[in-house]
Amino acid sequence: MEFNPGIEEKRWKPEFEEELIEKWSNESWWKLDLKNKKIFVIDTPPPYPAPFWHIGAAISYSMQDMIARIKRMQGYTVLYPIGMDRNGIPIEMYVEKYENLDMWSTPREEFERLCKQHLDKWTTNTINIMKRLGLSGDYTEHYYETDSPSYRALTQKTFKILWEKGLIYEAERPNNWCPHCNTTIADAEVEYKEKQGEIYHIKFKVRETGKDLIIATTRPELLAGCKLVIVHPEDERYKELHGMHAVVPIYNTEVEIRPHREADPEFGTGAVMICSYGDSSDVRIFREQGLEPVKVIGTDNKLTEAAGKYKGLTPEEARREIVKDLEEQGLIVKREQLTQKIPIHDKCRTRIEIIPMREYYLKQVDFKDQLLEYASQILWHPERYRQHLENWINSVTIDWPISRRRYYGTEIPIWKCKKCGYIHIYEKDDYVKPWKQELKEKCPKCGSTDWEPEWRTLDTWMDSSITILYITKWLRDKEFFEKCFLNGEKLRPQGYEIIRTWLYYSLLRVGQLIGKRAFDHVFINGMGLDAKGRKMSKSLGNVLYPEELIEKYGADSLRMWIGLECGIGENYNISEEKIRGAQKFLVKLWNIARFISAFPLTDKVEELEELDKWILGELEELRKRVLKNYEEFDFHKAALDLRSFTWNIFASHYLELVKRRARMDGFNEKEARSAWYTLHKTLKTLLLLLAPIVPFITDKIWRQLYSKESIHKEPFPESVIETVTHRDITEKITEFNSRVWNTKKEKGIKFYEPIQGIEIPEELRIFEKDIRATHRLE
RNA sequence: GGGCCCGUGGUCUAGUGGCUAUGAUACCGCCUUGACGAGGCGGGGGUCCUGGGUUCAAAUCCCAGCGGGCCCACCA
Repeated sequence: MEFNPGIEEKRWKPEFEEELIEKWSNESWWKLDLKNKKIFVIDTPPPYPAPFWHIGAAISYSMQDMIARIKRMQGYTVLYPIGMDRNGIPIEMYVEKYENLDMWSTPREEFERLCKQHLDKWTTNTINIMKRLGLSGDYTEHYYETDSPSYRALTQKTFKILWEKGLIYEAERPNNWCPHCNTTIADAEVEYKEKQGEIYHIKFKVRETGKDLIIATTRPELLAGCKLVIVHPEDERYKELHGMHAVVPIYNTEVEIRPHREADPEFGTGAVMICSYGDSSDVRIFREQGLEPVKVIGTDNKLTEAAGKYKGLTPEEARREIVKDLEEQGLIVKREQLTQKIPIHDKCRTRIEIIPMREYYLKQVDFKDQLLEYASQILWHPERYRQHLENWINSVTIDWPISRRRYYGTEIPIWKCKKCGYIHIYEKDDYVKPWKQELKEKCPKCGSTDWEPEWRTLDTWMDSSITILYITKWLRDKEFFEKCFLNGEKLRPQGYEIIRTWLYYSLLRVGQLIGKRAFDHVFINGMGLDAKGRKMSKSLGNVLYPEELIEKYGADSLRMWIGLECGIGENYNISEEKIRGAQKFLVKLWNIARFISAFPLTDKVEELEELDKWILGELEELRKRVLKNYEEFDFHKAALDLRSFTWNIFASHYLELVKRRARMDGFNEKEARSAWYTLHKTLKTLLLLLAPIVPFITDKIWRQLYSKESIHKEPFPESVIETVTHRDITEKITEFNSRVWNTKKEKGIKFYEPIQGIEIPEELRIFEKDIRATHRLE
């Protein structure tokens, strides 16, 4: 029989992928089909558009796509919207830098226009990479942007609903203040950074005894805000001072000395000054002890009147000055270096200050028990990340400040009566910018028409925490919402670094708004590191770009590598060498298909040869294992298993043993037909099993050999053989083949030449004819 | 300070009590070029982080430590 393959191209080419993307865009298998009752919803993280899309993100999104494809094969229709998160500080910072301007001195409308313009540019770039990766999401009908009027309208609507439920309130409280961004931020946006600092031991006088009391502090510029000194209750050195008073140097105010557990006798001098506000423990002690705070640092990042002669200096300048003055008066007894952890803003890395501010708050402390219950009901992939969420929920102690003093975000939809303070909330359903719109009606309380429009925006997590409600059209399409949210199976895929923000806030907000758990599944992906396990950064020069890797190796090589290398929930090291290695599997798969394509497509066979029963049995076991792993979204295990079967068992052993029979080289047609059937059955099944991971090559082969239509319309394969036999024999077969090849090699006999004197082991006798023909045993 | 995860040849990885520790990748040698820009055969390369314990038997279970990563927390 001549070798006359149905697949002519000798090699898989990444260019085929681009043809398929074109084809897919004109097909509908990836679209949501509301006639299907089984709906699976993927609440894809909308990426923040940026000049370069991080390779780690590209990898995470590929994993999400694998889930979408698995679910479609299992008979679901999938709501898989592609969205873009476009609100917030990063774009504002970029525009300030790129356009070389200051946000505060730019007209707001002009500034918004610039933000949009830059966002649009990057949005296109990110979407192109997503398409090139083969993400089977919806880029048209269900595409969304969080800064669109319809999205922002929904965010505003939720503000109104929660306000009316009494869950949002306005209050003046100590808040995290970012002096660089000029705004309040939430605890979830605070990170800590190690910094070398200095601690000063300062002499206070005890009023009652006239003796010195030495206090250690890293922030002497806050002396003006000092309202209390605490010592540990059991600290013998200070026991007689309880209830006495300390005189604060420079300001000469007197503050009480109280025993308190939080003073650590081992640290510094054991006596601590409590100021408004050095850190969050100060805040807590002020509240607990009922102290009246003094605003020492203002929102302009300068010391206030309360600081006396240091007014107008920044905290750093003031610290230098105060230290100088104290030294001149001989009040500093010691200075030491120490490493401290200082709180910084996660977006701009600036040190935050704690300043009392009037802001809007969303209640969250009361919801902790409910959220813990949600956390326990969710199916986690992998399970261990449940703990991360629980830890965060348990650490929440104060409500969420949601107002931000920024421009590019969703406006808080209110006007305040200048006369009586009455708050008017925008009552319509569309998107409103109060700072651009005059309110004409009379205040229902005092009759005034003099309104102060709210200029502030909402924390961007207020927008992004309701993506699941937006994509399921809550309040916009009742039937759609019922089908997708209420009856659908909902998945949240995301990275572990945003569990305390995106996941936490989503569960909180959806719970408050509709009293339901936002998700059924949470899938956590790890982070992409470089080949040596280091974070990628421009300064290290180890950044990889997804578009370059795709260009070189194709999306399927990258995706196969993801399958082979990335354990569920684990961080992974990205190495180009390994991606090249993954490409070899695609070459192998292509060649297997090309080889099989030379034999007639045979759908039925009356009787299977024993060897064929063996490989189909192995295939059936593989199919079951892959199904189980796919159900847990573990394509890593599935990919390893599939490669190992395809390459090491099917290609290396079965294909070799069946070649002559398939070519009718010493076999009759009935025997050959059994081989043809088995070859095609196995290839088809392997293509189907691999399709979620490598959607391009599998579809290309499928369309060439088996159908005019896409492989991605096919359901997950049914069992391939009724009864599995010969399972225990695989190892014996591979060992025997290796032994023969080895012996021939030692004796200098070519593989296709005959050899004498090799006995077929008893348990392999059932395959005798195939074995003899393959190895030409005589 | 608390919690979680991880530690297997250069690199990545399988293996959760039982043959001489799996496979990939990279490297070296030989052979082959009739599905294979590849394939076959072979090779070097491992204190399975360390130490102790349980057991007839430990990479695997237990304890302690070391190293790496992450999260939380008030060290002024």
